[in-house]
Amino acid sequence: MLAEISFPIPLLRTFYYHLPEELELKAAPGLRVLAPLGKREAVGMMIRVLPEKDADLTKIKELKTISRLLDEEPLFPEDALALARWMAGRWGSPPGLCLGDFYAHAPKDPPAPAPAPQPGLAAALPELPELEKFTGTLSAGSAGAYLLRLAPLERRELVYPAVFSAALGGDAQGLLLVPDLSFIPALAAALEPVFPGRVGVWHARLTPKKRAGAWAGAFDGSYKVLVATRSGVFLAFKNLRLGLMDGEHEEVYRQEEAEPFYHAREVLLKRMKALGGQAVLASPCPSIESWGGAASGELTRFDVVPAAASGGTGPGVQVLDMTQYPGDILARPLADSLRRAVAAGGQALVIAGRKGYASRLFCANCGWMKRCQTCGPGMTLLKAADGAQQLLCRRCGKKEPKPVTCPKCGGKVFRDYGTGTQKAQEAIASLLPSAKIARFDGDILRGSLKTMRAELESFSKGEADVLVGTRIALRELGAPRLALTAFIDADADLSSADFRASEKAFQSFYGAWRLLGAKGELFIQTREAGHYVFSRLAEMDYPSFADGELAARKDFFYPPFSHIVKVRFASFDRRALDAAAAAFLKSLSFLGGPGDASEILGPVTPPGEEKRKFHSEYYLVKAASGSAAALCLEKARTLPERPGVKYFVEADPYGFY
DNA sequence: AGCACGCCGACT
DNA sequence: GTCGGCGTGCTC
Repeated sequence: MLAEISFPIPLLRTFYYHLPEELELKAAPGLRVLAPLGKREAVGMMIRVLPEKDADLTKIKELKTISRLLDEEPLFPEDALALARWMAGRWGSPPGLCLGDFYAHAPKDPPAPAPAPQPGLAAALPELPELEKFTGTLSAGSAGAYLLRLAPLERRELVYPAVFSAALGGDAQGLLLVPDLSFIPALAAALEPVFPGRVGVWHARLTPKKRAGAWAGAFDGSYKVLVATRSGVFLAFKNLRLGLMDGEHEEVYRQEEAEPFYHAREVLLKRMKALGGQAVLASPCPSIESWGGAASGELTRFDVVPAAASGGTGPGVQVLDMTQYPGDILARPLADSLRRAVAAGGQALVIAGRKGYASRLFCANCGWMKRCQTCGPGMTLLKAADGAQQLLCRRCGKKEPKPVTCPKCGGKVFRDYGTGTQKAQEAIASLLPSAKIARFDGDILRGSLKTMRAELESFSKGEADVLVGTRIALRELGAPRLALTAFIDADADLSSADFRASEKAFQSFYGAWRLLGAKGELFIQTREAGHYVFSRLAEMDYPSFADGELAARKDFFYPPFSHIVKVRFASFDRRALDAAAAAFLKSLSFLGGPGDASEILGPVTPPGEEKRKFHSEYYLVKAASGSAAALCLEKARTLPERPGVKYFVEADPYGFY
């Protein structure tokens, strides 16, 4: 007999091996094997057992033999093979890598059966009347997928323990996915009283020993709940019944840096469905995809609105039209409120668009803009402590001194555009000379963890009056009660051509708003005050906004109503590029038949690349169904190679321009 | 992805 | 003369 083996390598094919007679009875799909691969031994997974006559072995030089089986039983009670196959089609990654993510952390030797856990005494939970209907539904135990819309100030540390407690009877296990490592400790601590000694944590920075312990605890059922970041969606559980995703709208759930690409939200839904369990997507401002899922009935929506919070109107929102305050960094109403808030002993958070001083440097005379010579994009202006100015390329990190004269016209006067954290800090310092101002941006985040904690903590403790940061400060900041939050320049996000731009903008406004105390104020400075994002902002009425956004997505045939595939071609040879694009379009001729609303957009030349020697263009396919999208992906990925032409294929791209 | 082979530069 | 850079090719 033969065994067909999948390896976690970026190849599209599988491998045949001879299956020794003594293993024939034990062999089954879903078991890991150790097998010689090239000059080494590799761990793979058996996906099929077949008689030799069923395989085409003509092109194989040498049929090797399986070394040994690593498992007696499949690691997953559900069909991980089918899930991985679906992943591979959905995001166009090699199937072996997709499957590999499911067993990447499994130990080579089958873990010893765990001693029966000694359940401690579970503490009584505080009553949450607004949650009763939902927990009642979950405790009935039937399969289902839910969208849980949390109230803005809802304490997840109260809600989630109640949810898991209701859903996890008997030996049932739960998975709590969180967007960021920093959320794990508090949530694990909140679950601990409910499942004493049986709460595990999982994230990429675990030490090997802790990692092995967490993996085994999920696998053998000794952990009742695992609190995990994105990759936890692939953990093997003995009896996973509830998967809850916190902050489901967060983009970090999307794996885009390396193959296999996936979105943990979709994987979780698919997985819980395969298990016949329950999936809960939780967020105060759900993604429009999930909102659409609730509208179409794929998800059942529950709103958690505590009785106490439903009365008041909440903190106020002011959108400042910056065309009325030309040249100002801080518009008058914001400056006044800031001064008042700090004088009254309150704290303020100010969000600038970028780190550094300013995002662009222009010649005042001819408009020439400084670009990075190696990468192309405009360079950020930085100011050192001594006042010296420097330019920084944020893509390659190259630093250059500020030019003295314009290379184009010889002009000596420069203007900068866009307010970075440094410039905002400077403006606030001159407005409030005696205030203590802290800064928090990507530089600090990427620096030592210690400095970052120190900065944040000093602000939380009230040592600083104002925190100036970029967007990431919103996520890292715990739950302070602020008197004021402000966006210096909301336009950078809104003007992006990404169809998710408004959604993301609203979500970050919402994120800033929820940090405010009851009498707090949110300011948003924009030159596009008429933008529809702002129309629902005054009441912070997310459902209305999401309804409107969903309708717009439908009108323009964007997800969740279509599935997007982006294919980019790049070459120095114009004709070769055109030929590749033509072949691609031809392969898509199956699209657009009667009743198929699929569209192909393009070719689009990315801005700034029109006149270069190097050519690049892309197409966007808006496929009417998931299966059509998967077929497009496959066609694009299997296009014949052409000398000098590079292909970039992406399913469900975010932030395309 | 590993791992090996192979072909040019610079250093004991 | 060797060490070592990473381009290319293969893995049942």
